[in-house]
Amino acid sequence: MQRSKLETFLGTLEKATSLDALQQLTFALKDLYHVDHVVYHWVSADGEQYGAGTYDRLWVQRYIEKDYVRVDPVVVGCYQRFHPVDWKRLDWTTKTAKVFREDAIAHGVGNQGLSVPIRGPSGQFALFTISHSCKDDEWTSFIEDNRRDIILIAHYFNQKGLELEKSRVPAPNQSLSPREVDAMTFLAMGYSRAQVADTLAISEHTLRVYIESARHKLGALNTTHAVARAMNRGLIVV
Amino acid sequence: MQRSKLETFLGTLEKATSLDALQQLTFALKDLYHVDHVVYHWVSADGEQYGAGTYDRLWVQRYIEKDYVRVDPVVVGCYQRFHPVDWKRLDWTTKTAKVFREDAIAHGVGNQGLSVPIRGPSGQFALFTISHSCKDDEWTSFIEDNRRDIILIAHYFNQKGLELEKSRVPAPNQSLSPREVDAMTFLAMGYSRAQVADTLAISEHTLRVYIESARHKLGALNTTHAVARAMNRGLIVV
DNA sequence: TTGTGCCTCGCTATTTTGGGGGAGTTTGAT
DNA sequence: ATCAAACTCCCCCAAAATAGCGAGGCACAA
Repeated sequence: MQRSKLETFLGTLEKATSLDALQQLTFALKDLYHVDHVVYHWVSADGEQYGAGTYDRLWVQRYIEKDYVRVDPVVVGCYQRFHPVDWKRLDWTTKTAKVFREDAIAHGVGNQGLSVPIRGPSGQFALFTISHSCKDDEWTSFIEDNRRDIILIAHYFNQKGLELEKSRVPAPNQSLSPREVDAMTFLAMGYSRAQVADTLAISEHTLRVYIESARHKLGALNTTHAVARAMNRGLIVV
Repeated sequence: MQRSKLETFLGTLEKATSLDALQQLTFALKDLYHVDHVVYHWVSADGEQYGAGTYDRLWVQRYIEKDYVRVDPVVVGCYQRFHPVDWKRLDWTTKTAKVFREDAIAHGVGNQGLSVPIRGPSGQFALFTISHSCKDDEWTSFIEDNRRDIILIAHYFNQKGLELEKSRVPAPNQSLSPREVDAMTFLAMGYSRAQVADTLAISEHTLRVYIESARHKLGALNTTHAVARAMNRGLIVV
């Protein structure tokens, strides 16, 4: 029964082809699991933020205006954790957090919540949240029953989100030669040019050629930039 | 039926308290799903690697000795993706990949596999892999049936792994101050010190203080290293 | 055969970083 | 109220990285 509810939803999700569709699906999910809110919110590699969810428009706008993303204990907490986080376990004691919480509840965000942090390559970060307004024990038993469903949904939601995002930004995936990869890798490990040249047993002059050609391929302004881009594109592993 | 198999396993996993126990559980899993191998392998924030799995000891040793982690298309591919990857979809055409594959199969690694990449805060990266030796269509139907189970198991396995790792290395999760984050971010974007100082509207001398303190906090040898670490640990998003 | 890309080595001059000092204000938390 | 941490500014000088020129050999593909 639970299983088929999940299956049905994942089947629908599979067919989504736009961000609007994702938005619709958060509403479907909210009804399916009888909770107040379902929100999916992510930060792409270039730092842009996207969101899909059932929160009130006014709240979303207020959240952005007040730059609550830097205050919200849910976001701050999830950035530092791996596993899904029950809002109860977060630190709501600071002054800013208290103010935020009051404001959030006033705008219809539930007092209970579970947020699943998800990370992708190149620093993508996503948060899938279910929130509700109810007593503690009621919420605990809901979570116990649905935790696994929620994890899976978060996972597939994010997969779909990344897929849709990727289609709008086609990546020009220029690759590096083996020596260039070596060079970038050691530089990312903090070696100086002299040390890298020594490690690779080549002259420093040769090394410089690699660094410069890597810089050109990556369209980077300097070594640090090149290393950052190589890491972002998954070309080197440090 | 499927569901209860999964439930039972997750219950057992929950009780694991050591890396040895995780190792045992990979064998249990392999029998439970009737596959050749189950491997969990992760890289902690400081770059150390751990593993638990059913692979032959000789193969693991060889893998480390030959630094196959930089060649293995599974690892390279998963670093760049978010979703679980069927080995068939990876790029096995390069010369080094072909050599690696032959060596792997000779050591009993299956010809089929599914790997789930998982990322944690502070740059942890884990890979949960199921491999098997069989025909393509047989594998495809196995994956279709068990994909969701595998994702959940990967998730819980990783949660347990991080938990066990944390107990051995109390994370010095040094965070950066807002200005330090700003500095690192612009440096990662290729700006020179002068440009960053200009952008942040502070003197270059002040900027240097931030860069140096960020370097110290991150235990980095130079600016490039500091930026690489900040990116790896998810402290900056570029 | 004639590219094209990769690997290797060289020079000089200029710009950018790094390491060592010190000193004051503002802000937030206990 | 007090204390720590963050933010801001200044000096000097050595070390390292960058930019602009070169060159030749090797392998693989059109």
